[in-house]
Amino acid sequence: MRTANFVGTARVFQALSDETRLRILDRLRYGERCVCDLTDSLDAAQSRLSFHLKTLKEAGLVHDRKEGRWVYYRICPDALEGIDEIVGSLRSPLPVLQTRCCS
Amino acid sequence: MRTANFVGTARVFQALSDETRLRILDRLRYGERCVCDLTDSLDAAQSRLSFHLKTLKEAGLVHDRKEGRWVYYRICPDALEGIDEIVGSLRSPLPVLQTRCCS
DNA sequence: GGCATATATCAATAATTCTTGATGGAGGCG
DNA sequence: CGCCTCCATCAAGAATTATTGATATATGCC
Repeated sequence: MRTANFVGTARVFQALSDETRLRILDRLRYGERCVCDLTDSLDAAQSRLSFHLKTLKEAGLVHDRKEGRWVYYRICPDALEGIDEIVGSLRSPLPVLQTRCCS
Repeated sequence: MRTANFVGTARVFQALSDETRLRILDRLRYGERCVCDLTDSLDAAQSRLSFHLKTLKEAGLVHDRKEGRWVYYRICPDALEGIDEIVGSLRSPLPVLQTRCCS
Protein backbone atom coordinates (compact mmCIF):
# COMPACT_ATOMS: atom_id res chain seq x y z
CA MET A 1 0.00 0.00 0.00
CA ARG A 2 2.70 2.34 -1.12
CA THR A 3 0.81 5.56 -1.63
CA ALA A 4 -1.91 4.82 0.90
CA ASN A 5 -4.65 6.42 -1.13
CA PHE A 6 -7.34 4.80 0.93
CA VAL A 7 -10.21 6.80 -0.49
CA GLY A 8 -9.49 5.99 -4.11
CA THR A 9 -8.78 2.39 -3.30
CA ALA A 10 -12.02 2.09 -1.37
CA ARG A 11 -13.87 3.35 -4.40
CA VAL A 12 -12.47 0.63 -6.63
CA PHE A 13 -13.34 -2.03 -4.09
CA GLN A 14 -16.78 -0.50 -3.80
CA ALA A 15 -17.23 -0.91 -7.53
CA LEU A 16 -16.29 -4.57 -7.17
CA SER A 17 -18.62 -5.13 -4.24
CA ASP A 18 -21.79 -5.82 -6.18
CA GLU A 19 -22.93 -9.11 -7.60
CA THR A 20 -24.29 -7.63 -10.82
CA ARG A 21 -21.06 -5.77 -11.47
CA LEU A 22 -19.00 -8.89 -10.88
CA ARG A 23 -21.20 -10.68 -13.38
CA ILE A 24 -20.67 -7.90 -15.87
CA LEU A 25 -16.91 -8.11 -15.48
CA ASP A 26 -17.07 -11.86 -15.84
CA ARG A 27 -18.81 -11.44 -19.19
CA LEU A 28 -16.27 -8.87 -20.26
CA ARG A 29 -13.45 -11.34 -19.71
CA TYR A 30 -14.36 -12.80 -23.09
CA GLY A 31 -13.97 -9.48 -24.82
CA GLU A 32 -15.91 -6.29 -25.20
CA ARG A 33 -19.68 -6.27 -25.10
CA CYS A 34 -22.38 -3.79 -25.87
CA VAL A 35 -25.00 -2.93 -23.31
CA CYS A 36 -27.83 -4.78 -25.03
CA ASP A 37 -25.70 -7.91 -25.02
CA LEU A 38 -25.23 -7.65 -21.28
CA THR A 39 -28.87 -6.81 -20.79
CA ASP A 40 -29.75 -10.07 -22.49
CA SER A 41 -27.22 -12.34 -20.88
CA LEU A 42 -27.70 -10.96 -17.39
CA ASP A 43 -31.45 -10.58 -17.70
CA ALA A 44 -31.40 -7.14 -16.16
CA ALA A 45 -33.20 -3.92 -16.98
CA GLN A 46 -31.30 -1.61 -19.26
CA SER A 47 -31.23 1.34 -16.91
CA ARG A 48 -29.95 -0.94 -14.21
CA LEU A 49 -27.10 -2.12 -16.38
CA SER A 50 -26.31 1.44 -17.36
CA PHE A 51 -26.11 2.37 -13.71
CA HIS A 52 -23.67 -0.42 -12.92
CA LEU A 53 -21.58 0.20 -16.02
CA LYS A 54 -21.28 3.81 -15.00
CA THR A 55 -20.13 2.75 -11.55
CA LEU A 56 -17.51 0.47 -13.06
CA LYS A 57 -16.40 3.17 -15.45
CA GLU A 58 -16.05 5.81 -12.76
CA ALA A 59 -13.91 3.41 -10.78
CA GLY A 60 -11.69 2.99 -13.82
CA LEU A 61 -12.48 -0.70 -14.13
CA VAL A 62 -13.92 -0.53 -17.64
CA HIS A 63 -13.59 1.60 -20.76
CA ASP A 64 -16.26 2.24 -23.30
CA ARG A 65 -16.19 2.77 -27.02
CA LYS A 66 -19.01 4.06 -29.13
CA GLU A 67 -19.70 2.57 -32.51
CA GLY A 68 -22.82 3.53 -34.35
CA ARG A 69 -25.77 3.02 -32.11
CA TRP A 70 -23.86 0.75 -29.77
CA VAL A 71 -21.53 1.32 -26.87
CA TYR A 72 -19.00 -1.41 -26.25
CA TYR A 73 -17.54 -1.91 -22.80
CA ARG A 74 -14.33 -3.70 -21.98
CA ILE A 75 -12.22 -4.36 -18.92
CA CYS A 76 -9.52 -1.83 -18.19
CA PRO A 77 -6.68 -3.74 -16.51
CA ASP A 78 -4.94 -0.73 -14.97
CA ALA A 79 -7.29 -0.30 -12.03
CA LEU A 80 -7.04 -4.02 -11.39
CA GLU A 81 -3.28 -3.80 -11.30
CA GLY A 82 -3.53 -1.24 -8.53
CA ILE A 83 -5.74 -3.32 -6.34
CA ASP A 84 -3.69 -6.40 -7.09
CA GLU A 85 -0.79 -4.59 -5.48
CA ILE A 86 -2.84 -3.63 -2.46
CA VAL A 87 -4.17 -7.10 -1.91
CA GLY A 88 -0.66 -8.43 -2.28
CA SER A 89 0.65 -5.98 0.29
CA LEU A 90 -2.04 -7.04 2.74
CA ARG A 91 -0.98 -10.62 2.25
CA SER A 92 2.70 -9.97 2.94
CA PRO A 93 3.28 -9.13 6.60
CA LEU A 94 5.63 -6.35 7.62
CA PRO A 95 8.19 -6.51 10.42
CA VAL A 96 6.26 -6.52 13.65
CA LEU A 97 6.33 -3.18 15.39
CA GLN A 98 4.64 -4.11 18.61
CA THR A 99 2.71 -7.01 20.01
CA ARG A 100 1.45 -5.83 23.35
CA CYS A 101 -0.99 -2.98 23.39
CA CYS A 102 -1.64 -0.31 25.97
CA SER A 103 1.93 -0.31 27.24
CA MET B 1 -13.33 -16.77 -11.49
CA ARG B 2 -13.40 -20.50 -11.23
CA THR B 3 -16.30 -21.10 -8.87
CA ALA B 4 -18.19 -17.95 -9.77
CA ASN B 5 -19.45 -17.37 -6.27
CA PHE B 6 -20.35 -13.81 -7.03
CA VAL B 7 -22.31 -13.20 -3.86
CA GLY B 8 -19.57 -14.29 -1.48
CA THR B 9 -16.95 -12.47 -3.48
CA ALA B 10 -18.99 -9.30 -3.50
CA ARG B 11 -19.17 -9.46 0.27
CA VAL B 12 -15.41 -9.56 0.64
CA PHE B 13 -15.01 -6.63 -1.73
CA GLN B 14 -17.72 -4.83 0.19
CA ALA B 15 -15.68 -5.27 3.36
CA LEU B 16 -12.70 -3.74 1.57
CA SER B 17 -14.68 -0.83 0.21
CA ASP B 18 -14.44 1.46 3.21
CA GLU B 19 -11.65 3.85 4.02
CA THR B 20 -11.68 3.14 7.74
CA ARG B 21 -11.49 -0.59 7.16
CA LEU B 22 -8.59 -0.19 4.76
CA ARG B 23 -6.82 1.86 7.41
CA ILE B 24 -7.46 -0.85 9.96
CA LEU B 25 -6.00 -3.50 7.66
CA ASP B 26 -3.03 -1.28 6.98
CA ARG B 27 -2.33 -1.10 10.71
CA LEU B 28 -2.70 -4.84 11.01
CA ARG B 29 -0.01 -5.39 8.41
CA TYR B 30 2.50 -4.77 11.21
CA GLY B 31 0.99 -7.49 13.35
CA GLU B 32 -2.00 -7.98 15.55
CA ARG B 33 -3.56 -5.07 17.39
CA CYS B 34 -6.13 -4.67 20.09
CA VAL B 35 -9.15 -2.46 19.57
CA CYS B 36 -7.99 0.31 21.89
CA ASP B 37 -4.75 0.51 19.94
CA LEU B 38 -6.68 1.02 16.72
CA THR B 39 -9.04 3.45 18.41
CA ASP B 40 -6.02 5.56 19.32
CA SER B 41 -4.12 5.39 16.08
CA LEU B 42 -7.15 5.90 13.87
CA ASP B 43 -8.77 8.48 16.13
CA ALA B 44 -12.17 6.83 15.84
CA ALA B 45 -14.91 6.11 18.33
CA GLN B 46 -14.75 2.68 19.89
CA SER B 47 -18.18 1.54 18.78
CA ARG B 48 -17.33 2.62 15.29
CA LEU B 49 -14.16 0.56 15.26
CA SER B 50 -16.04 -2.39 16.69
CA PHE B 51 -18.55 -2.12 13.88
CA HIS B 52 -15.87 -2.12 11.21
CA LEU B 53 -13.92 -4.92 12.82
CA LYS B 54 -17.06 -6.99 12.87
CA THR B 55 -17.58 -6.30 9.18
CA LEU B 56 -14.03 -7.37 8.41
CA LYS B 57 -14.40 -10.46 10.55
CA GLU B 58 -17.65 -11.53 8.94
CA ALA B 59 -16.00 -11.22 5.55
CA GLY B 60 -13.23 -13.50 6.78
CA LEU B 61 -10.59 -10.83 6.40
CA VAL B 62 -9.48 -10.79 10.03
CA HIS B 63 -9.36 -13.13 12.99
CA ASP B 64 -9.59 -12.17 16.59
CA ARG B 65 -8.05 -13.57 19.72
CA LYS B 66 -9.07 -12.74 23.24
CA GLU B 67 -6.43 -12.28 25.90
CA GLY B 68 -7.45 -10.96 29.27
CA ARG B 69 -9.41 -7.80 28.82
CA TRP B 70 -8.18 -7.30 25.30
CA VAL B 71 -9.16 -8.61 21.92
CA TYR B 72 -6.41 -8.76 19.36
CA TYR B 73 -7.21 -8.63 15.67
CA ARG B 74 -4.99 -9.82 12.87
CA ILE B 75 -5.24 -10.19 9.11
CA CYS B 76 -6.47 -13.54 7.87
CA PRO B 77 -4.76 -14.14 4.51
CA ASP B 78 -7.16 -16.80 3.23
CA ALA B 79 -9.91 -14.44 2.15
CA LEU B 80 -7.30 -12.29 0.45
CA GLU B 81 -6.03 -15.26 -1.48
CA GLY B 82 -9.49 -15.80 -2.88
CA ILE B 83 -9.90 -12.30 -4.14
CA ASP B 84 -6.33 -12.29 -5.41
CA GLU B 85 -7.38 -15.10 -7.71
CA ILE B 86 -10.44 -13.26 -8.89
CA VAL B 87 -8.58 -10.06 -9.61
CA GLY B 88 -5.98 -12.10 -11.43
CA SER B 89 -8.63 -13.79 -13.52
CA LEU B 90 -10.13 -10.45 -14.46
CA ARG B 91 -6.71 -9.31 -15.60
CA SER B 92 -6.11 -12.28 -17.85
CA PRO B 93 -8.37 -12.16 -20.89
CA LEU B 94 -10.06 -15.29 -22.18
CA PRO B 95 -10.35 -16.36 -25.82
CA VAL B 96 -12.74 -13.96 -27.49
CA LEU B 97 -16.16 -15.48 -28.02
CA GLN B 98 -17.74 -12.73 -30.04
CA THR B 99 -17.01 -9.17 -31.00
CA ARG B 100 -20.11 -7.93 -32.74
CA CYS B 101 -23.27 -7.74 -30.71
CA CYS B 102 -26.90 -8.09 -31.66
CA SER B 103 -26.17 -10.43 -34.52
C1' DG C 1 -17.29 -6.67 46.79
C1' DG C 2 -16.56 -2.30 44.31
C1' DC C 3 -14.49 0.09 40.69
C1' DA C 4 -12.10 0.89 36.32
C1' DT C 5 -11.00 -0.62 31.67
C1' DA C 6 -11.76 -3.09 27.16
C1' DT C 7 -14.98 -4.40 24.05
C1' DA C 8 -19.54 -5.60 22.00
C1' DT C 9 -24.15 -4.53 21.06
C1' DC C 10 -28.26 -1.86 20.49
C1' DA C 11 -31.42 1.78 18.90
C1' DA C 12 -31.96 5.84 16.34
C1' DT C 13 -30.62 8.57 12.80
C1' DA C 14 -27.96 9.81 8.77
C1' DA C 15 -25.90 8.77 4.55
C1' DT C 16 -25.20 6.08 0.66
C1' DT C 17 -26.44 2.86 -2.85
C1' DC C 18 -29.68 0.26 -5.69
C1' DT C 19 -33.89 -0.45 -8.39
C1' DT C 20 -37.60 0.89 -11.27
C1' DG C 21 -40.11 3.26 -14.67
C1' DA C 22 -40.21 7.33 -17.49
C1' DT C 23 -38.02 10.43 -20.58
C1' DG C 24 -34.73 12.09 -23.96
C1' DG C 25 -30.85 12.14 -27.19
C1' DA C 26 -28.36 10.13 -30.95
C1' DG C 27 -27.73 7.09 -34.77
C1' DG C 28 -29.51 4.37 -38.57
C1' DC C 29 -33.02 3.17 -42.00
C1' DG C 30 -37.14 3.67 -44.72
C1' DC D 1 -38.78 13.53 -42.22
C1' DG D 2 -40.70 9.71 -39.28
C1' DC D 3 -39.79 5.80 -36.87
C1' DC D 4 -37.12 2.45 -34.41
C1' DT D 5 -33.25 0.91 -31.59
C1' DC D 6 -29.50 1.66 -28.23
C1' DC D 7 -28.21 3.91 -24.44
C1' DA D 8 -27.88 7.51 -20.64
C1' DT D 9 -30.08 10.06 -17.23
C1' DC D 10 -33.41 11.41 -13.92
C1' DA D 11 -36.65 11.24 -10.04
C1' DA D 12 -38.75 8.60 -6.48
C1' DG D 13 -38.70 5.08 -3.43
C1' DA D 14 -36.53 0.97 -1.31
C1' DA D 15 -32.76 -1.13 0.74
C1' DT D 16 -28.38 -1.23 2.72
C1' DT D 17 -24.64 0.66 5.39
C1' DA D 18 -22.38 3.90 8.62
C1' DT D 19 -22.26 6.90 12.75
C1' DT D 20 -23.37 8.18 17.36
C1' DG D 21 -24.37 7.79 22.12
C1' DA D 22 -26.04 4.72 25.56
C1' DT D 23 -25.88 0.44 27.76
C1' DA D 24 -24.19 -4.25 28.76
C1' DT D 25 -20.68 -7.85 29.63
C1' DA D 26 -16.35 -9.44 30.98
C1' DT D 27 -11.88 -9.06 33.05
C1' DG D 28 -8.64 -7.53 36.31
C1' DC D 29 -7.18 -4.81 40.25
C1' DC D 30 -7.81 -2.78 44.87
